[in-house]
Amino acid sequence: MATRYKGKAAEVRALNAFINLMRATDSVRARLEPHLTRHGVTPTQFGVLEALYHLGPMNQRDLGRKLLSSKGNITTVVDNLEKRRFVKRTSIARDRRQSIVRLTSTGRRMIASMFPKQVRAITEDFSILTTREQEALTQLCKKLGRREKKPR
Amino acid sequence: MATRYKGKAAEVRALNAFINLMRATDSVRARLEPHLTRHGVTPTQFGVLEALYHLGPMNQRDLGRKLLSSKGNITTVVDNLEKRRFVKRTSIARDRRQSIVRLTSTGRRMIASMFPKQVRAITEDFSILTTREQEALTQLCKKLGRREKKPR
DNA sequence: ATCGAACAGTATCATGTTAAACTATATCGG
DNA sequence: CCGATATAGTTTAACATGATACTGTTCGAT
Repeated sequence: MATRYKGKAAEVRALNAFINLMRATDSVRARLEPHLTRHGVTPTQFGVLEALYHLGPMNQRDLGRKLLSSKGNITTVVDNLEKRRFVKRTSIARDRRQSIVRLTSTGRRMIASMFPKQVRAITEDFSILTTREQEALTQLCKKLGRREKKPR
Repeated sequence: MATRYKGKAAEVRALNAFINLMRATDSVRARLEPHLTRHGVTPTQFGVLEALYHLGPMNQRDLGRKLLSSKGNITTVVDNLEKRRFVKRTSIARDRRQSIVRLTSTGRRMIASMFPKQVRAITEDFSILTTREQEALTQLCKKLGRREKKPR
């Protein structure tokens, strides 16, 4: 039963890693979310603002890739950000299918003030791990996060 | 500027760990979800079925704790599972506030057939990591996933 | 024994999420 | 040039999710 046992042990090991990975992520997210919602911004909205802030204006397809989110969802999130005047959609002549999403000055002020706070909150949260541990976690996650399939 | 640099390095390190943790989790979830949705069951519904299957009937409060989900959300998910006849709510005389959620025979058949497949899929997905790496990831995540606050 | 606090669950609202069908536009092969 | 195909974005339906306010029910302290 060496094979059988080996199979089982491998399953237990993988299952443990899986469960703890999911729980740790949910836990970190739950702890960090209040920092964002206190400013009235959801995590996904923060993601969009942050991408536009650091990478510049881009179309929704690129936003979707960046945030690993479906295009339908990006439409929704950009809609909500536009309602709040944090971003605006603009068009380009050379391709009328696309809309380029840009930060408004209000949106820029918001993300510029939030981003450093978020970084501090993350740093604080991860300080429960040593430098080595953080680096090890990064490497393991990189290996596990090999990239996706297509549609998005 | 030793202090300043140290601060920045710590932030970069934590941020890297954070981003890769989030991406790895999203990535794993995206790869595993098709195994469930192919059976017409969402990940949360699977979580409820799995809890009832391995731990027996329980009330919604305990389901919420088990799945780290709000009680309002548990109502919704149990509603949807009840519509599909996978679970049913029953009441107990000694406390009329509670409803005990139980698997129906249909629900039991469903989870009994799905669970082993899901375990195999997880094992397969995590096989990109060595045994050691899986164990290391488990430990790091345990440390990071220190438990929550109250409401739920 | 009663009243007020705690508790289980529900309803509602806003947001996020995917999938699939759809619209409009662009591109490519012949 | 033109028709097939691909692409960017929107819409819709179904589900998830947390917060908040609400309804009943139970329990505990006086």
